[in-house]
Amino acid sequence: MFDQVDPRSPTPLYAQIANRLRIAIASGELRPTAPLPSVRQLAAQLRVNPATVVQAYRDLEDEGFVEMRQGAGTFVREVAPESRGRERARQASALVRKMLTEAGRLGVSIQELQAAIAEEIGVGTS
Amino acid sequence: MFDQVDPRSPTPLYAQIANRLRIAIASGELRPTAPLPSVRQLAAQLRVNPATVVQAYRDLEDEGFVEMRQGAGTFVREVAPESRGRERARQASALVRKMLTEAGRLGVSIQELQAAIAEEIGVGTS
DNA sequence: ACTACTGTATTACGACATCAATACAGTCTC
DNA sequence: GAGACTGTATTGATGTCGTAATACAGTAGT
Repeated sequence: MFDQVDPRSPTPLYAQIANRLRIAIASGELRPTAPLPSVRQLAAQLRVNPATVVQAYRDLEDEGFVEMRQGAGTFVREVAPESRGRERARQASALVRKMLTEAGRLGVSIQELQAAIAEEIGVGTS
Repeated sequence: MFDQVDPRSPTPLYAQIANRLRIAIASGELRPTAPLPSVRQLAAQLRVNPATVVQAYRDLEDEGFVEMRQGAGTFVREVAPESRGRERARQASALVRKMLTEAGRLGVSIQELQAAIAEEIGVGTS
């Protein structure tokens, strides 16, 4: 599932790992209850320190994607699709608010932002 | 114009200063060609090191908001409203792309994002 | 219970960002 | 051109983040 990771990237190693796993889980490639590779195993495979993998797993746990059980392993969390949808809606709102805050600081108006959204996403998307 | 700045805030001092000035300029409170307070003057007023103010001013200069002239002072830049609008449009696009990137990493779909945008901004805004 | 695997916690180190201190160089007014 | 103001450049102390090293604690199959 994993091939490599780039130490020279500005995105931290643990974030790269977490990102990959996040989309793997979100896309259904990794099914609920499925075990993730062990911390040491993945660390060896990526030639990275185990603690770095731990940090990635911990982030995913905080976000509700996985569950870490000491001595047993790390597993994709079983969640009702409904509550997962709600969670993603919450994250989406957080992202939008963050963008609005930054826009305010830069003096970018909501109208300009909406124009940019229409441009980047496409107007008639549904 | 300036009252205070919070050293305990997670946002760096120079960023706080730059933010305040940015919206002051963007809102027209500070007119083009108007002088900003001198580095030392503002530093003394905010009880901050002059170099911190310099960093804020330099950021604003990189963004095209102000112009620093050695020996003379720092002034709000005179720009054609048109090109300023284009600049803000560029920044708006950058903000949107950044949000889309993060959404992708979190496994949040564009649909969910659009729903959040409608919620936060309001659907029929124009 | 032993053994070999899991995750956990603590500590340390390097890189980088933030902020400060100080000396330097240009501009303006008189 | 003297003096008092501007911004500029260099250097260093401090804190935080990312990563690693190492020892600890729980789980599971035998």
